[in-house]
Amino acid sequence: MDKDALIRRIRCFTSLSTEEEQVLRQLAGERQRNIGPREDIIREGDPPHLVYLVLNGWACRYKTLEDGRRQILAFLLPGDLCDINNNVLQEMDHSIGAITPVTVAQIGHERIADAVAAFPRLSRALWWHTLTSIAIQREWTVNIGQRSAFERIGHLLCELFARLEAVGLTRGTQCDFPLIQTEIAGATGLTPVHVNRTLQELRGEGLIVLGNRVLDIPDMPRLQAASLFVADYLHLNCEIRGGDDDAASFRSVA
Amino acid sequence: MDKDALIRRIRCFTSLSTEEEQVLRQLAGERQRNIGPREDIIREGDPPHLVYLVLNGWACRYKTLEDGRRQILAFLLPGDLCDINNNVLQEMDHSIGAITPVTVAQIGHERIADAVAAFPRLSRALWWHTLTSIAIQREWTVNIGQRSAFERIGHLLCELFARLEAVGLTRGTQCDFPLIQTEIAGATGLTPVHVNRTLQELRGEGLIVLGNRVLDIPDMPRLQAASLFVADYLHLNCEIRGGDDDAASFRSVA
DNA sequence: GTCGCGTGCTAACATGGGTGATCGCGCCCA
DNA sequence: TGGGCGCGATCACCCATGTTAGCACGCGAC
Repeated sequence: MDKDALIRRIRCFTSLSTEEEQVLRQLAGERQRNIGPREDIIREGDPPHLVYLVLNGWACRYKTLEDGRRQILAFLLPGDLCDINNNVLQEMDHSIGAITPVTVAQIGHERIADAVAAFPRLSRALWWHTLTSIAIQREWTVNIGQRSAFERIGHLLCELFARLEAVGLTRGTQCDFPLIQTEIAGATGLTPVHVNRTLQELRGEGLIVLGNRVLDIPDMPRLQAASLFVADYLHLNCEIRGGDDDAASFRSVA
Repeated sequence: MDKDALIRRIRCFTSLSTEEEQVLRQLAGERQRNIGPREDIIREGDPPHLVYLVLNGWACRYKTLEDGRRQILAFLLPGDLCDINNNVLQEMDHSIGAITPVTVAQIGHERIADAVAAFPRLSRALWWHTLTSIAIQREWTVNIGQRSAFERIGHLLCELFARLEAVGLTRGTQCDFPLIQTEIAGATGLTPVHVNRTLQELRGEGLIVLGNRVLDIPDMPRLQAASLFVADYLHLNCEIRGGDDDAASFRSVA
């Protein structure tokens, strides 16, 4: 149970006081739930009345068309929150499923509201969290719309590695990588067969070493260049702003 | 200057008191700015210190890769707001440009914060606005990732029509349609040539009549079926909930 | 053990969509 | 009045990616 993933994540945006960390740790300690691999956490059509915080494992958002085609919309890694304030909407328009065994904290909206009321700076932090996941969604649109299969998969790997790094889940040039080729295919809009071909290519160029559920990127700058990856959209490393520039903003919408 | 587009938009989610409408109208009256067609409103890298509300015309978010490939990420129609609370981030990771001549209201974040403070229910409404635009972004990912060119363009047309209808900008089965084929291509991840072919096909099947910057969809259910379009993700027609079910939620995060 | 099955991998073939180019029309402006 | 040019329409060609299918390995269930 990695209760500090959220804290590490938010530290990418701003520093936190001990009290603030305390509160976040409390949120992460809310009703925990374990989900088996390839099981659903919440399904399209369900009313969204809880916020999920991923503590352990990988999950994904996905959407299925009537005829069975399925698109993975996002990967949720430890430290990721699902849809703060999604209770405003009446039902989920997509599903969230576990990839590996996953542990989530199920947090009531009131709890988040209370935390924000007590520590207003957390509001900015949670907004940052929301805004970056929107930015990631946009980048995926670019990825699928414009990049070749080779760039597309390379880009996905760069992104996942960077995000894992942000929450301290990498070891040097390596990280755990539980995705199977079918899932990479679902995320990139390619077929599993073509993903396989393309992974061979990436291996052939020495850009990645992938096997046994472990990914190694020996030369990250080279892979980034080959994939047209620019990390700006992840909005990491924002430490600069303490977050108190305007007392108004934390009240603003939300 | 269609100052009421935002109001009509929000009415899809909840009813509004006269005072609330007043406030929204005031926001829409903030410093206006006119942008010529194909001009940029804000560019990647700029610090985002204003919220833009589209009053008139069509705009789009887009992102350009180093080598010039460009993806349109979203269309902004009258009544659309750009990134409430985006001031949390330090710089734009994409650009916003006008398609037609556009009029926007430039709203300071404090003004929005004040409005929300005075009328807390507006917070829920603005969250709804934000959440639906995220849902649209997700649907675009599905669109480009899974649908064929034919379905993809059909889907885009269904979406735009539904959104225009929500703000009262359709006439029967028709609406203004200022996009040129190159822009449709940029939004769908296709080439202009193939967009042209595919539009011919759609016309051939009698699904659309398009010309002279006017779109006519004579049989919407048929086009929706052909495009695997399901409007749920737009989260329109939510009138049901008055918005006062829990006093906590409007405080929550934001 | 061995059966089933999920997964990775490969090959042969099919095709949707990309490329590059040309043409015509309407509109703006010198 | 004529030239430029933005946009839509087509054509011929070709390649990236999809499709279908088959094999092999590893692992859990029995």
